[in-house]
Amino acid sequence: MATGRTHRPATRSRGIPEATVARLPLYLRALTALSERSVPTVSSEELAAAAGVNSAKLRKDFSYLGSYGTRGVGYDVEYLVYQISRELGLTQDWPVVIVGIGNLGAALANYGGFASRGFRVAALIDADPAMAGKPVAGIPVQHTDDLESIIAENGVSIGVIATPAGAAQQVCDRLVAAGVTSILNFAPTVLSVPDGVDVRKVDLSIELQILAFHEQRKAVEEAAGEPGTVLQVPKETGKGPDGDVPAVMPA
Amino acid sequence: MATGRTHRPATRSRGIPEATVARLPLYLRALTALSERSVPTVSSEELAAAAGVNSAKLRKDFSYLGSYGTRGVGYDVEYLVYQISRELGLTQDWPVVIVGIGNLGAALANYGGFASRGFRVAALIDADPAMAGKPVAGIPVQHTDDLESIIAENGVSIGVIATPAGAAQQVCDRLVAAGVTSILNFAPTVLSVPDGVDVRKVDLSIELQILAFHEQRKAVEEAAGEPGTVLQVPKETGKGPDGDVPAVMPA
DNA sequence: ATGTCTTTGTGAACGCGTGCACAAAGATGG
DNA sequence: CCATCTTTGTGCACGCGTTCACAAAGACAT
Repeated sequence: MATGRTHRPATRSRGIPEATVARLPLYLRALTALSERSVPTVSSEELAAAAGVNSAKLRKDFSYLGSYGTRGVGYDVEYLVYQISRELGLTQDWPVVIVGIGNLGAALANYGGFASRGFRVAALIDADPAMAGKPVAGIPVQHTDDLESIIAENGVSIGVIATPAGAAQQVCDRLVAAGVTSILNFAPTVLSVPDGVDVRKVDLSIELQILAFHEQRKAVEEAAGEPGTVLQVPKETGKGPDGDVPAVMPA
Repeated sequence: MATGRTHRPATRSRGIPEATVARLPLYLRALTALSERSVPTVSSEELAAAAGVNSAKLRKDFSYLGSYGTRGVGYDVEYLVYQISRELGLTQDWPVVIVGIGNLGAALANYGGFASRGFRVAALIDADPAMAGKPVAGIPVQHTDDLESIIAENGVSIGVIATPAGAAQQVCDRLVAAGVTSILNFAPTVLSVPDGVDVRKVDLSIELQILAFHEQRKAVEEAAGEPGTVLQVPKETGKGPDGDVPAVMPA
C-alpha cells in the first residue's frame, strides 16, 4: 500500500542536516544579491543579517559544507555562491513539469524564480482538453494523456502538482509511475508515495490558519489586561458560556 | 530599525507548541472530510493516517487542547472540528487584503481554500493604475494609494504580500504602519518587522531547491554502486576534477 | 618577525519535538 | 456487577537543532 511515507527518515547520508539544507537557498539568494553588487567578501554576521538568521547558525551550516571561510576576513561571495549551488544541485539543469494549469499553475509557469535557479519548465499539463495547445507563459499546454511520454522524453524527475485536491493523488501516482521521484504539491491533500519519492507540500490556507491562531492570541492577550492569567477555560462544564456550540457533545 | 525579528520567541503563552499549531489545520482538514461523510467518531489511528502523521503525535497534540476523546471509542468528529476551529480562531471572520495582483495574487484571490476557512478577501491592492477597478475573482482591484484607508475601514489585521521582491519591504512597512499584525509573504525577500508582528514566508523556488538537493543525492547514490561510500569529495585541491569552476577562489 | 585584532569553526549545554510503551479510563458483553 | 477489550492520555528517553562562548587561524600593521 505504501501508506503515507511523506516524511523521510532523515537525510543522514552525507551528513548535511535537513534544517541546514532548507536554509541554503536562503543564503544563496542573499549571496547572489551581494554578487550582483560586486561585493567581494562578506562576514558571517553581515550575511546572517541579510538572510534573517543567527550568525552562529550560519557558520555551523557552512561548516557542514567544508571550511570555505577565511578567519579575520569572512567568506568569498563568488566562491560560496558556487559551492552552495553545487551542493544544492543547481549547477545542472532540472526539467520540471507542472500539472494543473489553473490560476496557480499559470502563476507558477510565469514565476521567474525557477528559471534563474536552474529549473526549466519542460511542459505544462492539464486535464482540460480545451486548454490543450493554448500557450501559457509561452509554453503550449499539453493534455494529461501524454503525461507519461512527456516525462520520459524530457527526462523529468521533478513534478509540480497544482491540480484540485481531488485529482492530486491520481496525478501523483501517474507521475511516480512515469519515473518522477520528487514532487512539489500545492493541492491540499496528503499524498501517498512509495519509498524513495520525496514530497514537499505548500499549503496556502494552512499558512493563513497559523497566522490566524497567533492573531487570535494577540487579541485575547490584549483583551485580558495582563497576559498570562485569565485563560483558564471552563474545562468541566460541557455547556459553558460558549453560547453557540454548533456541534454534538461526545458521550 | 527593528532588524529582522522574523522568528518569534516561541509561543509559550498558553502552552500549545508551535509544531502542534502547525498541524492543527491538517487535522482540521481531515476531520472536515470525515464530517462531510457523516462519520460520527474516529480513532487516533485512523485520523493520524488520514492526516499523514504518527498517531501518538496526534494524541499528544490533542492533549494540549484538552481531553476531547473517549477511551475505547475515539474522538467525536463534529466536536473536534469545532474545538480546533475555535482554537485556531476560525470561528470568527478574518478580513484579508492581498497586495500585488499579478499572476500569483490573482491565483490567491481565486483560491477557494480561504473563504471556506473563515478568511474573507476584503480587498485586492495593486500599484499599477491600469489595474485599478478591474475585477479579479469578482473583486475590483484598488490602487496602493488607498492602502491605509482600506485597512482601517475593514479592520484588516492580516495581509498577504504577492508583489515583486523589490516592493515587498515597502508594502510591508505600510501594512504594519496601517495596523496589520500578521503577514503572509510570497515575495522572495526577508522582511523586517517590529516586534509583535508575525511573518510567515512561502517561497516557491526554495521548495524546488530543496527537492533538487535530495534529487541530486539520489542520483549520486545511484551512480556510486553502494551508498555510504565513495562520497569523499576532494576537499584539499582547490581545483579538483570539477572542470568548470565559474568562480574566483578565495585567498 | 611579532603582536594585535578580527572573524571563523566548533565543543558543549540546552530545549524542543518525536515516538515508544504502558497505565488508566471507559465501553461493551455476559 | 464484573470481566474483557479497545483506545486514549502521558511519562520517559532519545535525537535533532539552536545558541553560547571561546580557542584557533589568519590578516594586517608596525
